[in-house]
Amino acid sequence: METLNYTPNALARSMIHKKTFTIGLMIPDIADSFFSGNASGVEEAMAKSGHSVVYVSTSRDPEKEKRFLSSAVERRWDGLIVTPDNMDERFIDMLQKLEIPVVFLRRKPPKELKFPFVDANHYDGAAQLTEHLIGLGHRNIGFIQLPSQIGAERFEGYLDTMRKHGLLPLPSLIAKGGRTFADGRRAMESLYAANLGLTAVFAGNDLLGIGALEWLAIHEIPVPDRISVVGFDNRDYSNLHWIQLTTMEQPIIEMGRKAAELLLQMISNKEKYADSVLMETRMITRKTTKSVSEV
Amino acid sequence: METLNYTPNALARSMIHKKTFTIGLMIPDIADSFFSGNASGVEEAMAKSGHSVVYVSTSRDPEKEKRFLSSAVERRWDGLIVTPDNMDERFIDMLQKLEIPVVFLRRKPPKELKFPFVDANHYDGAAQLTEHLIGLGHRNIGFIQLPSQIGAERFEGYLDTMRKHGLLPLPSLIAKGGRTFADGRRAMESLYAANLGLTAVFAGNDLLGIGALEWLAIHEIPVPDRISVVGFDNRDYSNLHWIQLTTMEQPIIEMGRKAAELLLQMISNKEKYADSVLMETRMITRKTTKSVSEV
DNA sequence: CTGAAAGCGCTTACAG
DNA sequence: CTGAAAGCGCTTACAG
Repeated sequence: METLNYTPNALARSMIHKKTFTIGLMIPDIADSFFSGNASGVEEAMAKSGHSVVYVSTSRDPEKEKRFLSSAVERRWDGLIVTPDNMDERFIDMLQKLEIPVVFLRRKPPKELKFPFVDANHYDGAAQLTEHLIGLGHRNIGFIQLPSQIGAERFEGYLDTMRKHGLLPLPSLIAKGGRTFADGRRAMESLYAANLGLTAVFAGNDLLGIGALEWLAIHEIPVPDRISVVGFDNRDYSNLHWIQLTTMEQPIIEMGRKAAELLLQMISNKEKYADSVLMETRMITRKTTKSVSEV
Repeated sequence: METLNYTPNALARSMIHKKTFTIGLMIPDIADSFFSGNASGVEEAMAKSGHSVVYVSTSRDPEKEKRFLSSAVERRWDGLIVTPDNMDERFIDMLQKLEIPVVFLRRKPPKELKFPFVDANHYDGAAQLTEHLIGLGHRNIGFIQLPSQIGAERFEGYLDTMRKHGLLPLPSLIAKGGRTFADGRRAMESLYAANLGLTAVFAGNDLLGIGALEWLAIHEIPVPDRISVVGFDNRDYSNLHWIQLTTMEQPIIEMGRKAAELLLQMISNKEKYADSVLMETRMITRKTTKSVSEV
């Protein structure tokens, strides 16, 4: 004779089954549309299988990253999806002692850890974009660096492809970028000043690429007639009338979903490792690239 | 003599204290930068006080919204922050039966419910923007509607201000918008076709406003010389070189933080109601508005 | 097949 | 002050 709106206590049940049907998602910044896109995919897949997802937005703070791991064990979460930025010794150690499955999202785990990861193939994507530019006849192709592991992979793809074509880029062709439009403007300015024969610029991401386009527009340097520009990410505003940036699309939501599926599978099979997945990107050719011979 | 890495079981503790130190966050779409901005503020404030936050991205699905409430009671969350889109009878009924505090974020609760809410003052913001336009000498000011409760509040602010100045806007000055740049383009086209004397357009949000600017740019109609445009939200790309949109800034992250603080206070005081908070917006005047007398 | 007991891992109130 | 018992709300294994 219970009251009518009785609902079972999931906590009591969890204690017995030793399963909380809760997973933890650690990301640098939930307000960044990339990570929130990932989070959307994660939540979608987890909700389908009745799992709750707790997110922690670390702001890249090493302490908060570690606190996340402590919460995970205290609260007995069933698994973790992580995008860490500070993989110091203690963090790695904590991760190693975990007894639950972990998948890395948009980060590769350090060699000590054999966790699977899910990421886009930044190297290949950057190589394709570079091939595109070289195929258009460009030789002096500048690069605006994105300061992150992902940025480094894209840079490698660019470098290797340049070398493959015998184009050993001079240091003056490489500019440090950042995370804002303004960083793109500054980098474009320095590339333009340092390279007389510059005909194309590969920006580490769309933000930087759009910043570069801004600087070129302000200085009335025609794109793509004088300079071609490519970005990476395909932000929703990269297709605006004034921008029309040639770029590489990544399956953002799909990556989150994939990471969730991997984790779910590891949880149900009670295994700590699984195969990583590298997802392909897709080139979108718009109006910021043009054959150099037509100049 | 336990093994060295012993960690207390938070579940067992929760059962005794009847507190899970977990709150639920229900939002329409975590991939939308507005909601993810809110989520960032919520997480920040909750993490400080040792609370975990579970997010559910509903995609505006009525069933998923209800499932969220079921999870809340089964899993014994301590409180809820919700942004619901389908407040039907059953949803309201479930909310009423809840025994935990709830705060509404960016939505006003229906009259049956006395929960507090946190929102920006859309009405006032829209009124200010309209005053700005009227002060610049504009009379024929079109409006592009944003289809949501928030959009309706902005529309009211516009309407009341127009009326206050004896400007009863004709139906042809009102266009239906949507949620994308393309909707803004379409709405701008219809406003332009239907109003010969149109000199200004108030777009329900920046997305719509930028869409309008795109259409005007494509048709080489000078902004602000021929037509002034204002938006609402201040997206990060609204300040790009080609856009420079006059708009209203909302304290997005701050709103999430405020909602979290309200909820925390309700939880610790064990009360189900509290005072709502309406946050002020801030006008940012850029280059899409100009005095009509200068035309 | 039904029903009481034991146990998940803690905390709290109480007895010694 | 220390230590064993009871209890949070369930499930599972076992006795009747």
